Amino acid sequence: MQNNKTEHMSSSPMVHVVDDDEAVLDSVGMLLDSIGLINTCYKDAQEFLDAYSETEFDKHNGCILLDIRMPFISGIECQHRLEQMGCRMPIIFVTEHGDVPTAVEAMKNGAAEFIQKPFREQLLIDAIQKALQTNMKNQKRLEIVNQTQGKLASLTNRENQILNAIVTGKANKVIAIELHLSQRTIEIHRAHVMDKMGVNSLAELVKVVIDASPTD
Amino acid sequence: MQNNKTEHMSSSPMVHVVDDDEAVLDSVGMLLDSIGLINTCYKDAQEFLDAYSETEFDKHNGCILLDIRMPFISGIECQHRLEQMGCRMPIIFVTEHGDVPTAVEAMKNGAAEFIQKPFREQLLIDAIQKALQTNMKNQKRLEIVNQTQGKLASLTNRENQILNAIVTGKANKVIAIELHLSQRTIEIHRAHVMDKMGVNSLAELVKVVIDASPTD
DNA sequence: CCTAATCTAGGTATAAATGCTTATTGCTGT
DNA sequence: ACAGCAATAAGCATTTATACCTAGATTAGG
Repeated sequence: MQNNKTEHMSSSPMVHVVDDDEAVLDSVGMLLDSIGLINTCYKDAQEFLDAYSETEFDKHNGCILLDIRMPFISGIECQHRLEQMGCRMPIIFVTEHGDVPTAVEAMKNGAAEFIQKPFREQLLIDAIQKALQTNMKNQKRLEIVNQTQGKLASLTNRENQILNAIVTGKANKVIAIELHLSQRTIEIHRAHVMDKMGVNSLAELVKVVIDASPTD
Repeated sequence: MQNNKTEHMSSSPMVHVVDDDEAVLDSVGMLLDSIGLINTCYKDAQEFLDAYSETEFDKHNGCILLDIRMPFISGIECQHRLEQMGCRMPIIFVTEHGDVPTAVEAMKNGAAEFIQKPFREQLLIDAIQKALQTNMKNQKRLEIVNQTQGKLASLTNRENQILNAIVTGKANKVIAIELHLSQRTIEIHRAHVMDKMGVNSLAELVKVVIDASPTD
């Protein structure tokens, strides 16, 4: 039961546009088309959330244009749900009825931008471009982290236990005593850990483990 | 010439209040006094910036309440200058004339909060308390990082060179070959590095170096 | 000029980690 | 019941790292 997801298809980024006003969807959609940005429009937040949860597209490569005032589910509420669903795509709020508290709330929740209508087209384009840019960088990081976590998941309990002792800086001898095991056994587990984690030195091991840990 | 700064005087946090309206300074000052928060008031940004640059107080323990609209230097401009001066204290904007773009700008620049007047007193107090809280955590981290960087600065050029090779995962033998030096010499430098960095194992060394590096 | 620091390196000894082989035990899924 | 994996552990050879000692060359500072 190995984790065998080599989903490395780095396709074009998708811009998801969520707005209850169809006129806005049309105009923004055309704007995006005109500069060659693949996009999908959703007429309400629920529609987008459904699409998102049902794996209909690359959940990582792209960004989201979100209206604030929408029926049923507001933009902020949608942002929260996406956060909970593990979505890491940058969110750009685009709204007509934006007040300061809402904007502050959105930004504190990690929004990439908060743009008020009417806006210069270039402003939106720049924001999108920047969002896609940062997203790409984040993704590269996340991919590495995910790979490492996959490897970590392939460790047995014992191996994991020994790994933690190793990165703590304990010598095999010490680990052996603490776990009431033969030093030889620790050495074997240690070798397995190095293998499975795909590293050639203790330094590398510590590094990959550190920057895949949540404390980052 | 050892770096001997053991400035560990963790005094009470200072709330710096910057507003051109003296009535506001008075009322906020009294509010802070009433809940036991040490505070200093400044009637314009320049006054605060001067005080900040002239080391008149602990530059790290506290937070800043900043008005947006002020003569000469705006709140946002002040935020930028503080950023450039290396100030890491959280900034809470408090303003009467707040528009969405300004709020978004402030938040993107890392503001902790953006509060519009008039506000409920508790709202400001909560914001301050939270800012001081997060600042304290950040400070603990920064202190450790600074200590490590002090140690790093005490390394000679060679030692630094060897350190980098070590955390890259290279064996002494390899380093010796690469630097056209005796393996013996590398071993000695390595031992000095371990001493100066105050660690007992390679794992510890890698960890302290990693999380004191700017890539964090 | 002399001292201190730095960089260099050899000797010797021990400790630790690595690689390779073999082997027993217990658990799990077919 | 049998195959496969995980965990345990011993032997043996080799490589690496450490610890402690001495010591020459160079350089920067007083």
